[in-house]
This record gives sequence, C-alpha cells and structure tokens, in this order.
Amino acid sequence: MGRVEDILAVLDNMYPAAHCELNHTNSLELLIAVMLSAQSTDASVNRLTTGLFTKYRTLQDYLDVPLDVLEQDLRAIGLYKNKAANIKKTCQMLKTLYGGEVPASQDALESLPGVGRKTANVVLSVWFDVPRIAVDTHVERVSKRLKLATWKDAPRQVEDKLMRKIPKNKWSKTHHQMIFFGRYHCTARRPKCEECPLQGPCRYPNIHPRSR
DNA sequence: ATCCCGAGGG
DNA sequence: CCCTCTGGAT
Repeated sequence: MGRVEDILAVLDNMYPAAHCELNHTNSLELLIAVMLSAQSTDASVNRLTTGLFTKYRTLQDYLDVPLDVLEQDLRAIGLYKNKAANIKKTCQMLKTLYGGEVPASQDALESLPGVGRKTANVVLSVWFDVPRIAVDTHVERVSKRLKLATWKDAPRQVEDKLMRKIPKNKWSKTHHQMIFFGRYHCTARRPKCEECPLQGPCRYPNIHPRSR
C-alpha cells in the first residue's frame, strides 16, 4: 500500500464520522459561520451564532441593522469589525446580484467581500456537495508534517497537491478528517506524537528533534 | 508582508 | 505571559 493510502486508512480509522462542526441550518447561516471562523475556533463561532442566528433570521435582517449594532453583536469574536462590514456587504450583494440566495459557483462566492478561496471551498463542499479541499491552518499544518506538501508551499499549492494525491470522491471526507486530526491530535503547539499512529510518514520529529 | 482582533489553552 | 484559532484584503 502506498504512503497516501496508509494515511487515509489511518484517518478513516481515527475519525470515521468527521464532519463540519460549524452549526448551521441553511446556506446563509453556513456562509456567515464560515466567514466568522477566520482566525477563530469553531467553538467560539458556535457560541456566538447560537444567539446571532436567533436574532438574525433572514438576509434582510442583516441589511436592516446598523453596522455598529452588528459590530457589537459580533464583539465576542476576533476581527469583528472586518467581519461585520463584510457580512453586511455580502448580504447586500446576495440580495442585488444573486436573488437572495447563496450562489453555488466558486467565482460568485469569491466575489463576495470577506469570502476567499478557503471559505468558498467550504461552502461548496459542505452545502452544495461539490468536491473541494479547503486548506485552512489545520489542513496546511497536517499536510506539511505528513509530507503531502513541502514547508514552502502556499495554501493553494497544498490544495493542488492534495487534490492530485487523494481520490476525488474522498476529498470532502478527508478534508474533515484532516481538520479533526489537526484540531484534536496533531495540534500546532504540542502534538501528541507519542500516541500517534502516523509517526511513520511524519517529518515532525526530524524538524523538532526534542520538542514536545 | 502586514493588519485586523477576541477568547481559550498552556 | 505567549500562542493559536477552518482568513481575507491591502
């Protein structure tokens, strides 16, 4: 069995039910939750959206509210001023350009302020079931440690290499498994290397010989 | 390359 | 205290 196949098998075994952990009940809520997740934990986002999605139920609710009020409603999360402005502008564009719906196209999504490639990929994959691999901080770190990419690769290059190495029908599942692995096991700061079933393919011990 | 930017963990 | 969190725009 090849190296990549081994890694996928281990991830399947560790996280058979990996999934999107951002709470949402429709495409607008998912889009906003992903926008809010920039440089924030999903736990923080969910804590915030519990109340937010109760207060803001429709697209129009975001359009009607004054910017400074929305800012205060997002205050508990990082980058809240940027996020408030982007959400308001994005909702305006959804209304005027996309019939009040979240578009299912990569270009349309990325044209929205505050929505880049990573956010677009998550929405496409999670909501529209389009095969994509969103490269966030976890996926990037895990990919580099497991030698699925090199240390110098930018997120876009990591994405290309993953798409080449992973069967397309597994992109979405593997994406979430890498998130879980990065979030709960192969953490940025003190990865649990001693109890890791992926020590074989990992380069981390060679780069940080005695760290833990 | 830098800025935005709060909360939680170690 | 310092680091990290499903980034994006300039």
